[in-house]
Amino acid sequence: MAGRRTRDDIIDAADEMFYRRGYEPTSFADIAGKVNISRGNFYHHFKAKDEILKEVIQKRAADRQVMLEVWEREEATAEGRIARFIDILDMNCDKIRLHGCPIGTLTSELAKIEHPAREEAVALFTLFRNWLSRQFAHLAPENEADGLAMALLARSQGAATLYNAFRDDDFLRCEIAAMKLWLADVAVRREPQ
Amino acid sequence: MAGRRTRDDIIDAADEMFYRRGYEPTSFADIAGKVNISRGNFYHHFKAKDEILKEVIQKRAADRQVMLEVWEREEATAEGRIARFIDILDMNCDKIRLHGCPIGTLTSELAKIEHPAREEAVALFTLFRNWLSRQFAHLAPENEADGLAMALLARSQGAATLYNAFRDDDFLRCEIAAMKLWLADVAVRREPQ
DNA sequence: TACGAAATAGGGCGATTGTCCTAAAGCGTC
DNA sequence: GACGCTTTAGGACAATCGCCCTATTTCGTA
Repeated sequence: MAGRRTRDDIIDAADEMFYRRGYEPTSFADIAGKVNISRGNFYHHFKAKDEILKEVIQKRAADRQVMLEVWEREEATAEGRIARFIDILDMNCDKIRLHGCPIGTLTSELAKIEHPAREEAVALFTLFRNWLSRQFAHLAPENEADGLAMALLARSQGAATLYNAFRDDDFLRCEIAAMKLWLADVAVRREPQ
Repeated sequence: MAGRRTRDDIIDAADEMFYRRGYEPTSFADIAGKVNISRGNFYHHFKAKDEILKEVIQKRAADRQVMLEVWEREEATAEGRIARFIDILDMNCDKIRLHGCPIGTLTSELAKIEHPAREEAVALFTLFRNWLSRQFAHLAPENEADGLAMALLARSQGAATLYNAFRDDDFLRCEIAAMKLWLADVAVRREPQ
């Protein structure tokens, strides 16, 4: 079952290259070169390029799922958990600076080329949306939670896009601080109840 | 000088297709088919694909410049002018829904493929950034104007990205309303002085 | 040790990519 | 009407694309 490891190697390499260069500009030859296998061997593991994309998206979803679970284990408060989400921008700033948000850029690329896997990429957003929504339900009225989740998701997307464009560290730090302030404000407003 | 019109036709077609499908996925054949000229004729007007991209970016800059000047002519107050910027999301919602923000998506695509024209695409952002900054200087202390401009730019980018992903009209309307409220708040805070 | 399935290498498929070249057509000026 | 520049069409270029096929090697299991 050495083939299973090769398969995972392909997915890992594709994951990174789809992120760095984009789905369409990444060729089989690129991935094969990185994994050090022949191009022909590809089609023993995947029927088509689309299939690799689906696997990559699934892997990204699994990775994020694990991350969210870790946050829930490590952070006692909803505010702390949401803060961990905001901190992604800081933790991954080197990559975001060069290649943007892995989820946002993939989603918009797939939208442009009208790729059927677009919806599965959007599901990556939904993963965070629902998780954030559950967290905000602890800080605000339940009917406002999803709106707050979307607002924060949008704000982090905007910060990532502009950071990728201008590559200004001060801007990113400023946005992260503003998001944390906003989060604290949301949390405080709940307390009077 | 009929060739000048053909050249402009090429730029117009490329502009639209680079927006809808992206720069790399758009081929010369695609553009030629749309303009109804032969592929060979391309190289009489442009030396390479990169050159078309540069012209497209320049045209976008010129278009935006005109738009900003119209806003300055038509809107008496800084708040009104900034509101016009926010309204882009509403005016172009059909296109944003399908293809995202023309500036944001181009910038991140060029970043990924490490295209030398990336900086010129970022200049499109800078155009809005400086213009917004000048407007905010009327509503807030001068040293805060650029920060406010970047904050609004980021927020509109985030709204465009998530609207393109989820295609939820309610979300977009909600974000636009929130931005207008925020803008009014910024304007009001100035008044006590 | 022998067998059969899994895994791999490598070449080749037609189509398409950006680019270039050449010949012909269009057209303003004498 | 003849000239010369601009514009155009269309084919050909090598390279690359995703994809497929087949021969060979690897390797777990009987």
